[in-house]
Amino acid sequence: LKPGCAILLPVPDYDLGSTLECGQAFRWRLSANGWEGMIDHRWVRLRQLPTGLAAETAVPVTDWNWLTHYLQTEINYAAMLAQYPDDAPLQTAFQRHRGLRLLRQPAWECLASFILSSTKQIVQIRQIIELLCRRFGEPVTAPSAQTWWMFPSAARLAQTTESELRACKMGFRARYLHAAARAVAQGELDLPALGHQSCAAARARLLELPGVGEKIADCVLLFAFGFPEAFPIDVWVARALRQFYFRGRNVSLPHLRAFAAARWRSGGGYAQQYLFHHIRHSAGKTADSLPAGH
DNA sequence: GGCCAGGCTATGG
DNA sequence: CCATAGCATGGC
Repeated sequence: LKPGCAILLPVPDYDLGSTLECGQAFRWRLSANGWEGMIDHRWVRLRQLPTGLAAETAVPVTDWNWLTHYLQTEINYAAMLAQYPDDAPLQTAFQRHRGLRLLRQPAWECLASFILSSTKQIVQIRQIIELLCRRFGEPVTAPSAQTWWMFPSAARLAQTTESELRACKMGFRARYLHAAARAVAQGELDLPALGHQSCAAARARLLELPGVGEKIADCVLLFAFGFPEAFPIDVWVARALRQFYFRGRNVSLPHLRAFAAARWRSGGGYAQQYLFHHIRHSAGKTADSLPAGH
């Protein structure tokens, strides 16, 4: 291990595997030596140890804030749990999946990834993103001499054609990704600025993008900007809400959104992620796309 | 082979 | 507000 390339973060209650595989981020891969992936321009390998999280980089690091920020290791986990005192379904999810965390991801990668996510299984989202990174991302060399690729910048994707993007098997989403890349590259959409606005204002701006509706906007608000009240509702979360809180009734999406906002308010983000993870792992799943080995 | 997937847009009640 | 077709692609 080269000097300056490793650190131990002594954080309890952190389930690294669940956190990296629960459908927030799409590029982490489990190897014999741990979870390997890219955080912005850096290659990283992470491992769960009894004493905390171990991280290894390819290039020496002096300031590790980028890593703790991404992993959100500084949050008060106990205080998060204490927000939902009488919520039986959530308490069950907390018990079964203790340590599941929300990440804080680079905004462009998050926006682009979730534009590509619509009506796709997680395994397919991963495949599309892998193709996209290999074709348009900057190469990075890992310690094993293996090549990784950075997530391609908006500027790079703005230079491509829609059909080049389609070649990455993203189908009708190519037009949406291309439009978002151009908006960011031309400065028409200032992603860093969105993080300093109110959640509602940032949401309204994201909703102006073609191919970005309420669900994808909420994913970016939660997973990139960290607005704690953001509550993305996909088919799984809708299923969980109807099953656990409406006796299986076919409640409409607008009604579910209003219900979640009123019930959980600023606890929505974590509630949503636990419900998503819980319903996907609960009995009855058959043909879904959970990662192998679970 | 049919159903479904971390949805959105357009159209018509 | 609600419901539905169409969209690309591929896992199961």
